[in-house]
Formats: sequence, C-alpha cells, structure tokens
Amino acid sequence: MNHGLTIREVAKAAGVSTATVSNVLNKTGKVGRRTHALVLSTVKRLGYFPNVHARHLASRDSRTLGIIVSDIENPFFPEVIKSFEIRARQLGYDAILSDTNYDPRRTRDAAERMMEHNVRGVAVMTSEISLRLIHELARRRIAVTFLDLAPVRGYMSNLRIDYFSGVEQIVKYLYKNGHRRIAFVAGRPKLKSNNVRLEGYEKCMRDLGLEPGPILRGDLRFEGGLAAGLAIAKHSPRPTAVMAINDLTAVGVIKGLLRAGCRVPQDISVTGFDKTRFAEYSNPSITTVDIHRDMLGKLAADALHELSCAAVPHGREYQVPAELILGDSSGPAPVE
Amino acid sequence: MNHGLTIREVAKAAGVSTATVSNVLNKTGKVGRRTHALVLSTVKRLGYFPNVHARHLASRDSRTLGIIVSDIENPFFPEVIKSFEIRARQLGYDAILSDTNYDPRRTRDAAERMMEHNVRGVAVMTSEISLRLIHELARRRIAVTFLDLAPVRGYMSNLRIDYFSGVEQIVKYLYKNGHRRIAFVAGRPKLKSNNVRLEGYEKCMRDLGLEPGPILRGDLRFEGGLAAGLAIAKHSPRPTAVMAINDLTAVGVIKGLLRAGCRVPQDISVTGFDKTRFAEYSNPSITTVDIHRDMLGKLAADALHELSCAAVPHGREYQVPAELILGDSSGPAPVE
DNA sequence: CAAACCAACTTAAACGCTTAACCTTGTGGA
DNA sequence: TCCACAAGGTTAAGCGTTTAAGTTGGTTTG
Repeated sequence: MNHGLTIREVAKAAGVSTATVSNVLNKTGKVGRRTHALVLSTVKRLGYFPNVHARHLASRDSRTLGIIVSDIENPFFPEVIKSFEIRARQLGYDAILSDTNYDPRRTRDAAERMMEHNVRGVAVMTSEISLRLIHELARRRIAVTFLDLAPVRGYMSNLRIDYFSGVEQIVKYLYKNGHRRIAFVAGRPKLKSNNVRLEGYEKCMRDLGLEPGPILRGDLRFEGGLAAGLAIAKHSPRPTAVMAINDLTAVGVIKGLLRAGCRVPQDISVTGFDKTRFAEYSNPSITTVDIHRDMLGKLAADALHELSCAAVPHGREYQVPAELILGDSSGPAPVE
Repeated sequence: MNHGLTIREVAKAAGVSTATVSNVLNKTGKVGRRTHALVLSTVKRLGYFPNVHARHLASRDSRTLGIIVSDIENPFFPEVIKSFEIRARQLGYDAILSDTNYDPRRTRDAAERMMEHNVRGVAVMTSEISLRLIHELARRRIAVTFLDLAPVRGYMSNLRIDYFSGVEQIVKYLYKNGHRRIAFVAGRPKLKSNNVRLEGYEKCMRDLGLEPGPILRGDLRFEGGLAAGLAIAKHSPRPTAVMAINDLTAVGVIKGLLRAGCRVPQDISVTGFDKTRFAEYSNPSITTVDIHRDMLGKLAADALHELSCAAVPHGREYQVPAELILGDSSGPAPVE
C-alpha cells in the first residue's frame, strides 16, 4: 500500500545520512547551515513527509492527545472539539477524536483506541465512562481531564463549569423581572452536571423564599422540551417562567408553548443553557448562559499538556465561569 | 512516556512466542484452540493493547481513513462525520478527522497530516483544496472522494448530491402553491455546489415561464440571511416566497422578515436547504430539502474502501438523492 | 606541538509489531 | 515402514524513524 518515500531515499538524494535528515526535520540544531538548507530543499523537492507511525515508535512518544465526546451532533461539542484541536496543535500534539454516542460500550472502545494510540492524555467529555476504565488509564499513566466528574488525583484534572452561578444568575434575573412561579425542565438524572443545575435551581428558589416547581422531566433534546412545553401550558397555576436545562430543551419548550397558544415572552418567559447557536438563531432568540465552550477545549488541552509533562503530575481543578446572555425569550412577568 | 505492555511480555507470560500472540490477535487462524484461549486470557489478564503505531509500521498498512471538513461547527458536517466514522469502523478502519476552518493553509496542513498518517483514503469535504494537493495525494496512491468537486479518475471518486432535483422540487412546490415572485438568497459564488443550486433555480423558474429574481447575496450563515430578509421585506414588488441556499440562511431570512414586520408563512414563504436541525427546531419549522447527510458519510467510507482495495482502482460517481421536507415556513401565496 | 575540544557529521541499535520462512510433531495413505 | 502433509508452533528479518555513541577534521589552548 505504502508507496511513500522514506527518510533513506531523501538521505541518499541529498547525499547525507538518515540521522542528518532526521535532525534537520526535528530542528535539533545539530546540523550545519549548508547541509540544513540542502536537506530541506531535497525534502521539498521530493515531497517527503515523515511517517508518523515510525516516528512515534522510534521516539516512544506519540505526542498525541485524545478527546472523547458523547455526541458530535450535540451542538455542545463541536466548539469544544475545535478549540481542543487548535490548542493541541499549538502545543505540538496530534489530536484524535472519538464519539461514544452515549453508549458505554462505545466509550470502552474509545478508551481502548486511546490506549492503542498511546496518547499522552485524553479529555473525557462524557459521563458514560466506567471506573474500571479510568483506573486502566491511570495505570498506564495517561493524563486525563474530566468534565465535572472526578475528584482530581495524580494524573487527573477536572474542568468545573460554574453551573451554580449560571443558574443563580438566571433565577435572580427572573425574580427581578417579577417572576415568582418558575418551572424547571430537567435533563437526565444520571448526569451530575444536570443535577448540579437542578439543585442550584431549588436552592436559589428557596433562598428567595419561593417554592421550587413544577419540575418536569426532559431528555436534553428537542422532543423532551416540546412535551414539557405542552405540559406547562396546561399547568395550573401556570408558571410565568420556565428554566430549561439546555438550549435545545428551551427550543422545544418554546415550540410546545406556542403550539398550546402561549406567547413567548409575553405570557411566559423561557430560558436555556449553554449558549449554543440554537439560542441565537431561535425565534425568539433565547436567554441563556454562556459556559465558554471554547475555553473548555483549550483548557483541557492545556491541562493534559501540563499533566503529561510534569515530573510528578498533580491533578488540578480548573474553573470555567458562566455568564448570563439575554435574549428575546424572556421579559417581565405578566401582570395578574 | 510509554509504560505500556509489549507483545513480548504477553508472549512470555503465556509461554509462547510473539508470533503466536500476534496471530491470535489478528485472527489468522494459525493457532490451536487451547493456545488461542490461553493467549486471549493472558492478554485480558494483563490488560494488553497492541501499539497501533508499531502495528501499522510492521504491516505497512495504516488501515486508516481520513476525513477533511471545512468546519465541524457547521451543522452540515457532524452527521456526515459520524456516519463516516461508524462505517469506517465497520470496515475495520481507524478514522481521523481534520477541520480546515475554511482556510486553505489549514487545508494544506490537513492533507499533510493525512499523508503523515499514511491513510489509505481521505474524504475531502471542503472546497478549499488546491489542485497541487490533489495531485500529491494521487501520486501517493491515496484514494480520495470529493463532494461535488472533481471529475472521477483512477483514485478519485465523487459524491454527487442531486442539488438540481432538490431545487426543482422546491420551485415546483412553491409554484403549485400559487407563488410567482420567488426570491433567492445565494451563498458563496466560489462554491460549485452553491452555483448548481442558483443555476437550477434560474432554470426552473424560466421553465415555468417566471422571471428569476431578485437574487440576493448571502454567506451561508445566519448573518447573511438576516440582511437578506430585511432587504426582501422592503423589495417592491415584494416576493411571496424566498428560497434560501441553506437552512441557516433561511433562519436568518425568517428573522429578518419577522423583524421587518412580515409574517411567515402568511405573508412570505421561506424555504431552506440541507435539513439541518435548525430546520426542524426553528420557529416556524422550515420547509427544506434532505440531502441525506448520513448517507454521504457512509458512501464516502464505502467508496474509499472500494478504491483502496481494488487491484486497478476506478473512480466512480455516487449519486445522493434530494428529498423535499415540508415545514411550517411555507404555504399558499397570499391573495393579492 | 600535543592535548583537548568542538562542530558536523555517520553508524547502528533500538522502538513494538507482522510475517515469511523455517522447524516439529502427529496423522494417514501407499 | 516410510513419506507426504498438515497443524501448530518458533525464529528472525524487516517496517521507517530516532538517538546514543562513535568518527572526523579543524581549531583552540596550555
């Protein structure tokens, strides 16, 4: 299959040894100016690219970082992936991506792929990963970063999104706008990040002297939001505001409410979370919380780099702030 | 860095040769039942994973397929990528992804990465690739598939989306609903796929005895659609329908029209293209054309597999059908 | 002026795997 | 009984790099 040029052929064409070519390509500074230029031009002339596999094998360092996500189709992830890859490249790493589709079995496959590729570190952006797998990674001294999941340890760092602050900002904003009956559309009860938001909502409500609820089940998707929106429209007394666990759910909620004859935001205010493009492009645009997904990817890459380079690695916790973004889906509570 | 187990240690632990372990792992069928089981259990017990780099180097076959896309954040791509990776895995390939961010320089980087990884084939889903690069790939006998781009040749296949049929279906549908003044919001004039749609629109209009236009500039993004929507609202005589080059543009157009006081679809019908999630989740949901992105990814992987396996490779053209999907953004033309 | 050193190379031994070629049994047929 | 042959192994030679160790010739130093 491989009709590729090898370093040997380049060396021969330039009249030097393979070591010299290698040293030029790796910029070790051990090669004289003239030879350096000669090799470089030969490389260019022949169109030579070093074989990544041989390189990794010989240097016994893959210089690769992996990222495992739940679902590349979920608008949460592409931006994270992109900033992760960009940062990884800046730091001199190759990046590989695996998508688990929320499936624990495929999560296992993804983790195994990372081990096969001998990655220096892997950003785990899914919660379907088992403890066994995490230990396996640790045993191999592969650096790991999680998203709101694990406690930090030697080879593990954690990115903590300040969900609580985000939720708090929404609740206070709605309160200030006269809302007293604020419903919540939840996500998956198994996800810690979802529960943090739910509990934050409950706490904030109580702190303001309000009774939390109604709390509806969602599924992080459009469909769950739609069903919740239809249900809320019929709820009595009807809430004047709905906090959805994420933007997609908010889009569904709005659709459900509209279908049931409620106007948004005149009759009911709706808020989302995550600041995906849906929030911006929706009609009306959605009040949401920016959790800086671009920062997430970049931080993950930085964290992995740090862990994998440190002589004695020490996992850290990274904080990612949350920021309220006002849209047209929320406004003053209707007068009663 | 690499504290990983090697095949030698597994072989020693199982009391066999490395060749035997390799044969078991590669299911060559050259190993007896008892030994096979013994090796397998040893592998499992020690938690051994073969090093992908060594494997590829030794077998001089990367069994890797690459996919290059313009922008993973563009909702067009994630589904394509996902189906590509799934299919690649089914066929026994590893898949690597590169994102060019519409940047020719990064496209070059992406192509080089593919060569470094010695991929068997690469699906090029971006138009920012230079002829030079394409030749370079061909010279290396790397199979390539394009999206509506290149003529087929030895190592190159092409996926042709039937844009014309999609456009035709929309125009005829609008015509049947009484629309006679149908505007068009274009994309980037450099993209062939965009021009096919624009020309298809013009031809279909003329075939129905209608004058094409107005034709507005867009940018394939929300912003361009928004500007176009605002402009169309002021256009005189006002079109009764707007065809947007893609869904995101349609979302923008709708927003622009609404902002200018036009009701959709009562005053103006709007259609999109691509059937992204925006079409479904938008308010109102958008009449669009499904170009079966999942099929696109799968086909690309299949095509690459076929090309890279064939003794004498022969590029093919693959047709992907387009299908009209009705939404709430279109309806009968208003009576004048 | 020899010893020491340095810059600029080359040589060759890995890296962890696959695989062709080669052994060693045990079996069945002539 | 002997041979051919298969089944089930092992040995060892790569794959395309990197890199430690070695070589060379020229320059400085005591």
